[in-house]
Amino acid sequence: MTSAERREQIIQAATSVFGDRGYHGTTTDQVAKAAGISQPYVVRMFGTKEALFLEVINAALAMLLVSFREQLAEHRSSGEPAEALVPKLGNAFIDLVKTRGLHRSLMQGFVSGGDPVIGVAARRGFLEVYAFLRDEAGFAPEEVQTFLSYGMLTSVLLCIEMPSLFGRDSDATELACAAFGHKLDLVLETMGPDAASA
Amino acid sequence: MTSAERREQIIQAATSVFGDRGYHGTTTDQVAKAAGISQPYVVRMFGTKEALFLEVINAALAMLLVSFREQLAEHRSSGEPAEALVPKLGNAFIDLVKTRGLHRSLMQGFVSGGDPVIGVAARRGFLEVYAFLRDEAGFAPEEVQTFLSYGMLTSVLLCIEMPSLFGRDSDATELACAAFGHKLDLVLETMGPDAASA
DNA sequence: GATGGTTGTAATCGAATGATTACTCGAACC
DNA sequence: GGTTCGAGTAATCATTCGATTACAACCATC
Repeated sequence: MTSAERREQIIQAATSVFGDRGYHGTTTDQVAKAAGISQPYVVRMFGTKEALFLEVINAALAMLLVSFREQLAEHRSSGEPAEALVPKLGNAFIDLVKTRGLHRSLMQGFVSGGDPVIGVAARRGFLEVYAFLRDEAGFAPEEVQTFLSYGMLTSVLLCIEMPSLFGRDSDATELACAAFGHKLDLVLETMGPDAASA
Repeated sequence: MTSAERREQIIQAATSVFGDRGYHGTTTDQVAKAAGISQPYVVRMFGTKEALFLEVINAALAMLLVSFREQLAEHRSSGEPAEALVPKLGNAFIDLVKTRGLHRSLMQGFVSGGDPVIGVAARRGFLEVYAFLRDEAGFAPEEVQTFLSYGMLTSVLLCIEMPSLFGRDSDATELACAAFGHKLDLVLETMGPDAASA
């Protein structure tokens, strides 16, 4: 396998593991095992655990923005009214659960915002999404705030695995229905009560 | 000092440190130093680091609910219209920045939701707030969702220390103004560009 | 069939960390 | 004035983990 392919594979495995256990809670050996390789190789490929984590965060943000820009392009060529864009981007955001650990790794990056290195990347990444929504998607600042708010609730619900209580706690069920809407089935496939959890 | 006082002091110190560095990223020695005592005493007082973290999370949730119930009682006795309650609770939530690390420790608990022990506490705590807003405060489910969303955005912005860019990045400034409103000054006191970020 | 570059691993090291043990100090109490 | 008990610490232990080093296997290409 070429080192570029290996790199991609490690980042994917690391996204899942970092999403589950956070930056400090993840060992390079866990990432290595998830990628099916040896621990020293992970370290040598990225230099340090911190560098790997930054790559995971940046890759997640890049996927997010690619997905958003796709939706924006589709929307522009469809001639639909402006307000149809919001749910499209919202659905695209939830669709990212298909990339296991993406939302959760991003949140892990955000809560590590106190770290001098990770914090800079987290703030820059967050502001990049903010600027996209306002400047490219054309949202008003209050619309951006609202959109980001719902995104953060979605992400937190995924972090605490609220969907695992679906059908077993009425409040959790109600909240999951409200937050994930008609994307609920997709979410339950990954995080539902029956989903094999890792 | 009595052990009860010491306990309270350790929880306060731990809230600050766990908020900064997360569950796995925090050492019991850091908590001990922040509380001005020795590391073994921290461990013996709470048994394990995990037990201490759970106490921190539960104490934070308790403070949050006490504060919300105060606002609710005030609101009820004031005879103001129902919609005046939302900003009151929102302001009360931001006011909790006075308890250093509270928002951030809660978020650290949420992103550790994959942990078999912490996860249960995180989900239970989140649902407790949900139930309060819907059943005690009388919010409709969609109102609860919106309120929680804004709360999560607020918390994430605090986690990534976005206010530290206030006045130095125009997007960050705009976002902080929108998210913190007239509580901005209070937030900047703790997390602003000039605040000593101990 | 040597040579060199690339992919990959086994072995290991040093530092950090949660926890345990054994101890000190001081005050209340009989 | 000895004794007990709660508050608190110094010393230390066993693990864990990120990182380093040295080495093995493969595969071009001359």
